Amino acid sequence: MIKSKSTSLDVARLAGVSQSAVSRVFSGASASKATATKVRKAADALGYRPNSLARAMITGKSRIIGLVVAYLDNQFYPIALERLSNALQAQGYHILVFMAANGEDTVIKVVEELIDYQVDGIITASVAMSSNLTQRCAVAGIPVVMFNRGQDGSGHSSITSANVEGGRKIADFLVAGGHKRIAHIAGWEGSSTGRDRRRGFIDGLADHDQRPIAVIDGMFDRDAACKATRALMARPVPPDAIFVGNDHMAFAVMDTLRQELELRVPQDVSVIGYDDVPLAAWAAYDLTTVRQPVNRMVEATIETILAKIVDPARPTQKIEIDGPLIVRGSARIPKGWTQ
Amino acid sequence: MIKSKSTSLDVARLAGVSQSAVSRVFSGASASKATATKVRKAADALGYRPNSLARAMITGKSRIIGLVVAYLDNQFYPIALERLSNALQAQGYHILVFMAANGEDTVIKVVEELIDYQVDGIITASVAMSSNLTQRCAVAGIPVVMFNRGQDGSGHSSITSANVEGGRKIADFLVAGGHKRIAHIAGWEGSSTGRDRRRGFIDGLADHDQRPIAVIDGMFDRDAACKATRALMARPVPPDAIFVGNDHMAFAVMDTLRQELELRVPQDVSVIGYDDVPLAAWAAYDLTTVRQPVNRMVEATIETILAKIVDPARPTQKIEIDGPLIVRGSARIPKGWTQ
DNA sequence: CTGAAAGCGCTAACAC
DNA sequence: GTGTTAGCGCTTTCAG
Repeated sequence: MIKSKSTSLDVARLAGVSQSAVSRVFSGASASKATATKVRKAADALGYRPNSLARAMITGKSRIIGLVVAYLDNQFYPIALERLSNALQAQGYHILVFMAANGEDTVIKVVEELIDYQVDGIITASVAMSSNLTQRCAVAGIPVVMFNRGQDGSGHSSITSANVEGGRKIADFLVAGGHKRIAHIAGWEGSSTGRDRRRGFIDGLADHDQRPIAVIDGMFDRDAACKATRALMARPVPPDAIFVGNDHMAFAVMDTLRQELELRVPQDVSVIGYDDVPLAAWAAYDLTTVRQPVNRMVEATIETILAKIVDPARPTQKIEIDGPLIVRGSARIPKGWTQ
Repeated sequence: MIKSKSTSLDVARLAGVSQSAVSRVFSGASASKATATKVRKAADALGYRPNSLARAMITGKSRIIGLVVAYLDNQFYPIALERLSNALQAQGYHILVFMAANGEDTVIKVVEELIDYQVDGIITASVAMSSNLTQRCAVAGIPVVMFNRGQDGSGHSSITSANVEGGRKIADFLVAGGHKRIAHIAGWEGSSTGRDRRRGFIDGLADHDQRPIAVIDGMFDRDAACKATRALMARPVPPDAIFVGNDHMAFAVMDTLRQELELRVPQDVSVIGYDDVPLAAWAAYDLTTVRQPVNRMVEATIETILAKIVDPARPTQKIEIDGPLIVRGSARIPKGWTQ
């Protein structure tokens, strides 16, 4: 029966070897089969496990990745977190989570604490970083990769889906569907994702000689999206289609349309979202949307950050991953639409 | 312009004091106003911040709490995680997240790694711990609190909602609504929450001289719940009401009922869930359910674990928090129902 | 109140 | 291969 925490020295004494021999066995350095067995046996007897903190201090590698995330109510993020955590775990890394409801101050505080913990890298999900902060991370030698948000000139790597393209795909689809009065409840104007989707969408409409009858910033927020929907439908000439900047808001738009305004989707109004979170596929919404390929985005994120941890000189990358339009039942399907 | 990471010794030299003086200033120990100012100034100039890992090693307190969670697709958990993280951050603690898809092996591995990181405490969300593991945590002196899951004789504290009572409330409501053929798609049989809700429900029905026409284990899983729904409705005498073990499954049940079987809820079948996740309130589902008061559960969890960190001798607690039945539109409302 | 000195538990040269 | 010897950056006695 094991009584209390033991150290490598305890193990060394029991095994009759030096303390460094124990260290070697556990850190995978060279050791003869004979000592390895002795050490393992002694360690098991004592319930010994190496102290990660001490190891981190010496090696300068904590094997902790800091994750800064703004909110978890949009299903896209918990899913990403789950995948990120699983993949990182498989590589022997762990995630220290920080919530940073958008607000420069919180982010600063959070990143400082992350630096204090000597994290090997930082992943930010839908959070922007000031250049001052960027500078701090650089000084601390901590690579940063931004997940689902780009920031030009930030000096950080970023992984996003092809948002501009995505916006275009939606414009094409809606126009092909014969819609003439198209509106857009956009993602937050302060985010690259929101801006890029909007830009692609407007450019795409322009290619067909159309322009949106209205564009409202939905702030990636449910309530704002509901309000925007009401405003849109109260216009003298209401839209016959709405592209909503992400699925999370699109659900709110559909709820408002169907429940409050008693309109049918897509017969009265077509609705399209962005993300393809699991909920979009559920029968209650059956939402047409552009898929952000979470798995591939997560893979790219991990690859990028781990590469930069191993080789800090590695240049910054901006990776964009293309995602398909997923056609479901919330928007009118153009005649003869195949792809 | 700051060039690279600096240590307390660098600060000490620049400030013209001893290294221990610097330590005192940053750890809040006694120091004269004069030295404090000198030290602060030098630290700012160098961009110095104390190394949390080194501090943790000395003090034996990492201020890291390990969180073990099985899945994040049920909205209840990300919300809890968000709240937990926020509250802990406010107290100067941080969360190291581990995913442990149910499976004893993963949990063991994960908890071992948590111990290696010298976490101050462990919170498990919907994850069970073997007595062997419990023993290990005890040896390492790490308090464990189980969130949303109880485990008798585990020696750990647990925070749950009043699941037995909740099950009863649902039975009362359904019977009052005049239902005569009530079925139950239960939460996973291997979980205390699933079992308690079922037991309360069955006991509650018995008080009205009824018994469920069928009980199927839905495993807290969407697909299993869909399958169970089909099986239930294919019976010669299908149910007129279904109590589903949590909201996450209830959504699947409603999707299957309405879309696939073309039945109306609640006119053809009443559906009741458990948890009251945000989605339950959205118009598309408008689900009647029992609320698990996340905020209060989180508060209790944090209070319990912090208290045990400060005073390890503190006795184990099993806290149950009562939650109300939230009446919405997915189940027939009994005539004259007030409360 | 402050500095000197002794480690926390471990890894990483360095000789043998 | 293996033991010996230095520390990693900090907190904490212990004198003064």
